[in-house]
Amino acid sequence: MLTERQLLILKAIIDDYITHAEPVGSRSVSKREDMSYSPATIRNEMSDLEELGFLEKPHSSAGRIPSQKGYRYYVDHLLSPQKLSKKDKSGIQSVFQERFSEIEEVIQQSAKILSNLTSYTSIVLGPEVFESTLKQLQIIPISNEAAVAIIVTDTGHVENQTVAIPEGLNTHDLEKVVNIINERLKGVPLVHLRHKLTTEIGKVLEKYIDQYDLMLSLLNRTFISHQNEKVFFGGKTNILAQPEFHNVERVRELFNIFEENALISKLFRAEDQGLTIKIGQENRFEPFDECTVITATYAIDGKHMGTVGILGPTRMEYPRVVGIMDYMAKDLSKLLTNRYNK
Amino acid sequence: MLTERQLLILKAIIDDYITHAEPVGSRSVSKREDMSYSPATIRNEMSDLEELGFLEKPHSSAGRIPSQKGYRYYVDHLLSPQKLSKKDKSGIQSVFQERFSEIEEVIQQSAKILSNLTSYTSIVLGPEVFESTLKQLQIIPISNEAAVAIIVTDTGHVENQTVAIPEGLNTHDLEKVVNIINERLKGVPLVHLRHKLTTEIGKVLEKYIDQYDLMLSLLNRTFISHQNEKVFFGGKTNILAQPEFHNVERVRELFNIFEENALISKLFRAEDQGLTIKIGQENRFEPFDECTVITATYAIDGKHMGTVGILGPTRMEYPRVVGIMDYMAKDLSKLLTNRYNK
DNA sequence: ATTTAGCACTCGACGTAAGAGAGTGCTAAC
DNA sequence: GTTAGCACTCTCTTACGTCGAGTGCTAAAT
Repeated sequence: MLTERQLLILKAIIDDYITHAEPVGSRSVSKREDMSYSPATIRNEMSDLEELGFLEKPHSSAGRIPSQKGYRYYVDHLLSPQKLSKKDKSGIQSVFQERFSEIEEVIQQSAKILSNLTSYTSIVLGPEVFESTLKQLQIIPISNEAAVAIIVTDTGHVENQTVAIPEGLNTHDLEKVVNIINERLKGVPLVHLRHKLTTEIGKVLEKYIDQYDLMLSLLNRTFISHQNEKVFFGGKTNILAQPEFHNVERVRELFNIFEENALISKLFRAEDQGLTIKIGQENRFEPFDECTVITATYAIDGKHMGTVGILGPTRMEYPRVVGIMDYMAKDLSKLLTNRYNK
Repeated sequence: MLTERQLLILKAIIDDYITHAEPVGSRSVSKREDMSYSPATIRNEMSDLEELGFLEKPHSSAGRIPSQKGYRYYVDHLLSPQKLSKKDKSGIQSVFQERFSEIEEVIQQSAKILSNLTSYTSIVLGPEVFESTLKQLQIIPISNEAAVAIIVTDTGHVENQTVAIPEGLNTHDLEKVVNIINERLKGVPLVHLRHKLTTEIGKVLEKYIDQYDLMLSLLNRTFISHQNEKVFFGGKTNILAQPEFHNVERVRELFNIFEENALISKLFRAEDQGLTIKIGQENRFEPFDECTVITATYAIDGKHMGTVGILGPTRMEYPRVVGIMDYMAKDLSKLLTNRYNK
């Protein structure tokens, strides 16, 4: 268990390192306003903190930097989220209230605000599709061989996919089927569509439609793979301003990762409701060993929808970011609930 | 006018610099197989070429590097496009033939191939919307206040936009209007839609519809601003492997530019049909002063559609890239014409 | 028993100097 | 016209010395 004084010193060192990105020496800690001990005393405590694993030394004659364990302790016990300034709050509000827009635009905007406010990179996972339900299906033939299938969800989101028309399919029947689907499957979550196709309305279709097999194969392809979440970035290049990324090889690696939506989605998907902080190796992903990922979930009317996330160096301005994220997630939830849940 | 020998030497130097990215000295030029002159002779010629502005020296005791003028001359007079290897060709073909897909997927794939083959960054501008025409319009109310407008084009592309429903608008009328539009404006290029709305069918609408003004405002918003081209990237990070970008500040600048689709679109939009090469400052854009942009246009059935482009260092493998681009643009045109022009 | 002053020591950062190496430009010989 | 030879130039690398921030230990002060 750490003593009161150790806590004070640990917090001082981390706060200092967060802002200056340089190893913190005993002298500069001692000089702080709320610090009434001499450098020598601090040195002794620092030595202890190092032995306990909360601090480390880049080399023997440098100051200390927080270890991953140090950050973890800081986050768990010493962190007090910063209240947002009125300016920040009104900044968020104003962007949201700008105009009526599709849910994805709102999300995209959120990512942008988040990165602007934090000056880190923000990553927002769009509403998870399995929560949204079918509003309307359209299949529009483009040529003799292809058609565009359009799915509109209750949130106003539009998915579209080009599908080949199986040879010999009667387009008249296709229309009929689309109508049946629109009548009977409205309100069904997208992820269940494929399943319902065979269970719920399978019999109906078989009765009305000659080429049931052909039709099914077409519809299956229409409903396939809408499970991939959209990923929205804000301030992709913000993180390059951090000294941690002053080497092009790393940058390259990072941006390659950014291109892999599936990976990003996996890394940022929140496991729990609420705010999560993953520091360094807690991300279980080697290129992020010196990064912290903070995620928060947003919801529509209490139903979990997606995740807003921030990627920054482990040396992140935790108080500020946590404050912002918290506010943001709640505000976003409120907004989305108001707009799309009536 | 340059002598035969000067041409030979200029070409040798540029070829060498392109592959090794280091100033080329007289000795290494002299050692080339096809070079039968001593370093001293070469030095004299190099000196002349420098005076003529085709070469420059990073410093007085280094070898020469090509100047922008040097590259320009090389490209205009010395360049012989590389024939693609069978492997490369079949690589391209196989990706294209993979499966039936929407035009945008084809374009995206093209960008990917292009960057893989060249190991530079590729940027492909999607089909310009003004060429594509209306296939079908749908307006689907989502709530009492909002609707999704969906425009399907003849190429199978889907545009969608959320619009607010003006207060007091009769949704029954809306349906009627959509029907009228689908009957009368099918085949009209998207960019003309707004115009036709008031001219062609204005009178019809006025006759049938009470709230003509409200309706018009909604439709206007539906048809607005589809002129922004989509931009597809391939190998965004490829260019970071170039020594020219071994400094993070530059990388940051570049990636910021990448985020600005409008700017990219402007920079890469081809002015003429066919292949264009812009070297360094010819791009008229300071961050690209040490980059070359090569663009080629693709077409459907002869109608200009969009641009494929490559961004690399001025020290680019011109023969290879030009060969690839040429093949690619033609192949893409052929493919698109076959698929979407029947 | 704590705390602190003092001091030797460590180690990276920075600046300077020396040497190597690649390349040039000029001159004179071929 | 071409080329060998050579002095010269400039960068790059390495080595070395110095500076300064910071530590850890010891002994004195509280």
